[in-house]
Amino acid sequence: MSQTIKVLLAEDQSMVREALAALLGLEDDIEVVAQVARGDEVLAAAREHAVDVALLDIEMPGATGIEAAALLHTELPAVKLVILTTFGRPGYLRSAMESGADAFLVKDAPAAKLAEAVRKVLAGERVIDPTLAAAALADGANPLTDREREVLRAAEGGSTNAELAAALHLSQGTVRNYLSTAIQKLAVRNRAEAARLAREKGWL
Amino acid sequence: MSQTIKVLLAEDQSMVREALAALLGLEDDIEVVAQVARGDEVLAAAREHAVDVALLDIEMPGATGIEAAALLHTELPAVKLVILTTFGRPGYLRSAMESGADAFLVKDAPAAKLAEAVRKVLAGERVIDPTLAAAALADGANPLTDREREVLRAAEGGSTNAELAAALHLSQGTVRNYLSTAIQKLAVRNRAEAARLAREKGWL
DNA sequence: CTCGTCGTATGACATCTGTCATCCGGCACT
DNA sequence: AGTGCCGGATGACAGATGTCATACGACGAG
Repeated sequence: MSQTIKVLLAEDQSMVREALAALLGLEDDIEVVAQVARGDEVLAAAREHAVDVALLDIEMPGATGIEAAALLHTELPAVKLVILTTFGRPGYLRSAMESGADAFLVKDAPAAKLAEAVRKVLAGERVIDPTLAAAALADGANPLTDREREVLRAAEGGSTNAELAAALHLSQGTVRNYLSTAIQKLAVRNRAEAARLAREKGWL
Repeated sequence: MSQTIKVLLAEDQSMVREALAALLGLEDDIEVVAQVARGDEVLAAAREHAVDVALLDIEMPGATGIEAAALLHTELPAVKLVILTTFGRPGYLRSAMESGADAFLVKDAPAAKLAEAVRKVLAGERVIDPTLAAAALADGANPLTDREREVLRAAEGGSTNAELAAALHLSQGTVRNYLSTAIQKLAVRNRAEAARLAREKGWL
């Protein structure tokens, strides 16, 4: 009785994207009507093909799946949003939910969960892994300020304080202060550990 | 006239693995007869199902796809080996080839390349991306010694020299010496950059 | 209007990191 | 027998990093 569900697939790795499309193509009530490889192509494609559900990977060039979700949520609020990601990072789940996502799946869940999630969000349900939800709640919100995040992100690659200062238009001392407070907030002992932990939590 | 090609799929992310299986299932001359999620389950499965081609992801628990390839190459030399990876790292390509792989594909290649590669390796051809091959040759071999690699790998997470020394049963000074020589060999300015570069090249 | 927080900055200090010279034993190649 | 590399170690030194106290203007919550 119902129409087939029109799905948009956003994922940058062609092989994975096309494989997921093949997988969803096996379901007779689901049709993948659009595929994009970049976050900044999501909105136009969703609009053009009048999709019911957008399936968004997080790590993408152009814009992240989370950013794309936020945009879709305000521009096309009827579109249901499923975030699909390699990394089950608590911070990702949190920001996905804040940007209006209806489902959050990790790629190491069984493939059957995917079609299931598509149907559930369309029925108005939300789909999230309870373990991950618990982790996200236990961690609390991202404790870093905007600047601390920026500096930490820039410091990940191993740049020196002088380079960071130049790149961010700050004094060297200020860079050190930000890194120092970030290190304390995260309860670690140096910038590398701070970066690792923040990355792992999905806070960068 | 020929039988269907029996393929083993090794990939840890269920959703991706099953999606790839769906993709290959669309080809009538190819049949996925076995799926595993760990590197150390590859050999047994390949043996049990008498597969023609093994499709191996690199990043897997238990053993990497490269290690699995090396094992298959000596134990079941008739099995053709296709390495499939997210990261087109020159060092990965080099070690894949050294361990007897017949094809090396990155996941952001078009999906059609996958079935194509399976058929080609079975016909005795080798399949590698020319750009990546050039990069691998240009980079030369891994310049790091075993110990340098170990120390660098351990240092990635941000551990201090004292922790590294304890973990590796070395003196602090020796740890610093290894890191120092690694830093010089890689022509970078600190351990973080050294780790980043070595990781990117596939040398860790 | 005041308090707290953020962004920014400085200076002083202690510790960690990276470099260098030098040493030893083992092992492979010539 | 000698040369060179690897694993391992020490000590000294310079420079980078992390901590702390302190300061100021902007801004939002109360």
